[in-house]
Amino acid sequence: MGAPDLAVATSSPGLPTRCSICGLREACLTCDLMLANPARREEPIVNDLHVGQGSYLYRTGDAFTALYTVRSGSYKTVQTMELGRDQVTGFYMAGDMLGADGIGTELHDCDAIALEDSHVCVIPYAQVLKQGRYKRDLQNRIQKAMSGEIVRKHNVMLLLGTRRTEERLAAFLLNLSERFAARGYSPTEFVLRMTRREIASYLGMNDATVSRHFSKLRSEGLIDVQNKRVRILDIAALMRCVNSKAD
Amino acid sequence: MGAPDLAVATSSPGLPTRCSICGLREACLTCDLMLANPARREEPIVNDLHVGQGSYLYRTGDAFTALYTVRSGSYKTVQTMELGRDQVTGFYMAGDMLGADGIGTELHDCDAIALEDSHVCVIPYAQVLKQGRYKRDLQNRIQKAMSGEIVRKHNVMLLLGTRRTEERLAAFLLNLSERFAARGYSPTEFVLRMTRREIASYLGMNDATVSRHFSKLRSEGLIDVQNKRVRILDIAALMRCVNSKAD
DNA sequence: CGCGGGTTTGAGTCCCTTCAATCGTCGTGG
DNA sequence: CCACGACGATTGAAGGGACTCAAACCCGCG
Repeated sequence: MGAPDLAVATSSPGLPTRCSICGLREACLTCDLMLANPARREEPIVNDLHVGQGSYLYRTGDAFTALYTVRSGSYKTVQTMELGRDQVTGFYMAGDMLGADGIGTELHDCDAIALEDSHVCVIPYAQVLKQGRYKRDLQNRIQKAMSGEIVRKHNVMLLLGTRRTEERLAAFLLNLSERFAARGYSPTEFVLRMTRREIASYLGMNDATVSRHFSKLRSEGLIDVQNKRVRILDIAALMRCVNSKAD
Repeated sequence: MGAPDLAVATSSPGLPTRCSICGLREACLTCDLMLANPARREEPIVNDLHVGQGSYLYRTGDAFTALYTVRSGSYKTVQTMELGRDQVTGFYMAGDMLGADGIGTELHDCDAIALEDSHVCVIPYAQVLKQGRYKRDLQNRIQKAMSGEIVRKHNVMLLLGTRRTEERLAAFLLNLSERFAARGYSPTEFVLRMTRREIASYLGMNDATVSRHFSKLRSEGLIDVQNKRVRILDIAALMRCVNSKAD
């Protein structure tokens, strides 16, 4: 039933077990470390931790001990508030780093939950802090990843602060498209791993509003969407849609 | 006319010129570096760069060369969009680090503008990357600062995504209150360095709405506000206000 | 086949924006 | 000292976008 050639950013059947043959090498922090130091087997780096769908990689308040890179599957991070009003603060897919929120306080300040069965590399932070020639590049890589996360948060804030709901959804789809493309998947046809409610939470709107705008974009011929399956029909129009208000 | 004892987080008349007598020592990255290594005069660290009100510390697209810590005064960062819809993405005061947005791409992705006459320390990033025993703690400090920034962005996203305008404004005031308190100023009485429009942009609303809610909070007796001067009369009620909807 | 969760869609309401006018404040110059 | 202008802040009226509540629908699954 599922088209086998469709980009879904899900686990590939045979997972690479060594970094040297890992497709994420360019984006993966762990691989940097392993490759730069192939002999150091004593380093307790776990490069294939399995996390089942719906399971927590870490929870708010957990002691921070490690950074993670997504090898396969995808995650959401959820900020929990006292009174039950949560919000999805990020979606993460293969190659993305997770866990940096905990470095500052040494406590995680959000939940990281697998949207599907997934695998991660675990990078114990104590190892990162140890000095060594080969770690210099790793430090740099981590800082770049954190900087990138700050920039991405800026952009989400921009989205939440200045755009109306339809524009946010369009921007969200374009962002997903880019990220799929960067990972070698089709930028125009993909499967959403998150629910409408999770999208709504991330974009600061009601899930009914998400549905409405999906329908609207479809009726306008910009996208084709049925349930989690999305096909972008008119990227240019979608990009125009993001800026619709400021013409 | 202006109460001289009012906390304004502005430049003190006599600026400390050495880190050893700098009041920000606890929070300041530069001071860590200098103190850990007082003899290294060849390190090109500028610890008293003056930036006039309205001047740019850096602009979007500038090459990233250094991190900055605010010694006195305050800053805003502004994300610029293609079509003129900007947004304030952060306010920074004494002790805060600026510039981490540029580490990833080696280009700054926002403007940093002084809200008042200010002084910053400049930490050339090339120096940071050089290895050395005494740099280890600095690296750690920078990563903690970046992690803290990610957490703060999370919270702003939470604000923008889940709270109505009045709650956002209340949360904003409480956040300022905390930050002033952390710097030794009064948590209940302070002067805003930013305009209504800048607050509105940061909180993702209209400046008219900011004014309206300031008036509303005043009429309810939670705060006293005239122009930039704010006095918090009922912190507990203000905190309740943040969660007003989820009871 | 019935169940449950997620999705879509409708109707009504309200919060917030938009547009605009007024007011207050501050700096400048007559 | 006050008039003046510029800019920010406040406030009003009107309109609309998004939420709320709720019902119907769809789909996967036991």
